[in-house]
Amino acid sequence: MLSQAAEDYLKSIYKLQEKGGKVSTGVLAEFLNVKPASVTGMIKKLESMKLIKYERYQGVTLTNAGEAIALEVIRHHRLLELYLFKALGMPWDGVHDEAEKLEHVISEEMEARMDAYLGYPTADPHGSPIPDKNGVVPITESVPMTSLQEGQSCVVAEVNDSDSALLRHLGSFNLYPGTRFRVIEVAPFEGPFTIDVAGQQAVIGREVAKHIFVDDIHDT
Amino acid sequence: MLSQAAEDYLKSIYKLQEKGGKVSTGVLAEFLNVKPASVTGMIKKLESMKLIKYERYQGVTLTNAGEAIALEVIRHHRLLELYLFKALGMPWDGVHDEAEKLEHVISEEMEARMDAYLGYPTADPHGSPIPDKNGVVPITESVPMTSLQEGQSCVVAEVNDSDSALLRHLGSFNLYPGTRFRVIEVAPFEGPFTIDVAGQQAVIGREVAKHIFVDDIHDT
DNA sequence: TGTAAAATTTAGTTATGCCTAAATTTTTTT
DNA sequence: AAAAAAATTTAGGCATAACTAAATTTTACA
Repeated sequence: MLSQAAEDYLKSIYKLQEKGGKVSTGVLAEFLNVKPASVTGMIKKLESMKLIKYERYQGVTLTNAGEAIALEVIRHHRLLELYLFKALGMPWDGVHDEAEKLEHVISEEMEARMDAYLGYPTADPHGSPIPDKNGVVPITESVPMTSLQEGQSCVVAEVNDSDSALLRHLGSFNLYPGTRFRVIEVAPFEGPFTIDVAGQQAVIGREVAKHIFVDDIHDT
Repeated sequence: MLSQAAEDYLKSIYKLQEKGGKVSTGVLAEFLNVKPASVTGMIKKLESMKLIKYERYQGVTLTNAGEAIALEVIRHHRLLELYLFKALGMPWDGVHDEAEKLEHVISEEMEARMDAYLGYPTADPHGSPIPDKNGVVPITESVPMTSLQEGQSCVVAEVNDSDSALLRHLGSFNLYPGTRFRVIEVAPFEGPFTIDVAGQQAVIGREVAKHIFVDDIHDT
């Protein structure tokens, strides 16, 4: 069995790879909150297990075997988030931390039972896609809220799940996946967005908007 | 935070203490499937944390602080067993292994939510008492099945949860906690018990009977 | 009561996964 | 193209938690 640390490395490499091919030691270290020297050590171990491809100074990429494990861990995480949310009524800003610990521990049987209980879901409470049991990731086509123009209407597709304070903030505006809102005003010089959510106005700063992804965009 | 290994030691000491005061290094090593030398090492660590009392060559006992932690871990384990059984429909012979891993990982919030979902239960699927959130253990008054006489009727109170093959065996006779049965015959010379469970006869060997605890005994 | 057997502890080793500091390699800047 | 900056690797350490082998202590029995 793979260690928890190793699983976290694979999961992180997968996520960082999505945004830009090869993943450097430094970026990975920053993401995992460890020192670059620690990353080099783990990289060598994962390479010897043929879970990643590695060239010194050139960064790493997952092999098929490594990606399969990364997707399995991500599947566990997102299924758990949704399960904790729906079955135990945990708040959406609390499920990430709990899932982070449980994801390394649950059996395939438990995974399968949660999956069935939830009706084979395709997204977690933050809108992130849940890979199916064969590692197939549902396609999503959302764009960052920052690309919206005044007058456009859209639906929240996905929000970053790891910052619970941000999630509570969004919750206070009812900005959950599935919620439709309309952009009333985009302040100039990289200013905030003023939006209308079900008749209520809300002001969303750029930094927050970066973490909100939307789809089903219409001009009004 | 206490390591998983340390929690397992405290839990094991608690269980072994129930049957006979001080717990020796050898007994603990056997119970945990590690070597006695390893136990000595952990004992010193736990003693330095004031979780156990220890005299060289004389065995250990839990301090109040150590017992509190042991009961917390046991509470997690038994709540999880019942939750997995009831909410996810896992078989009663499978919940022990899953709970063994999850017990070290769940938050107090998750514990409280499972507790509420289950209606503040007092026993797990194998009949073992669940300590409440203050560490108070419900009193149970069961006796080993081996003490039964021919003609006596009783109710299954508790069965050993750690051997899944044994649990499947008992399940095949419908011998779950709460099930009433009657002793038809006790074969001489430490022989097996023949019992009647809801009109069906079953033969239960001594070794199995040792792991079954019963109460509400009546002569018929 | 002395000695053999059993139990326990000490000492030293291994593996994991992190760390810091120093050395090396690559990239960027001038 | 050389020097400075940044990234990466090497080397050496630390803590945890297991192990084996040898030494010590306790217990049991003859």
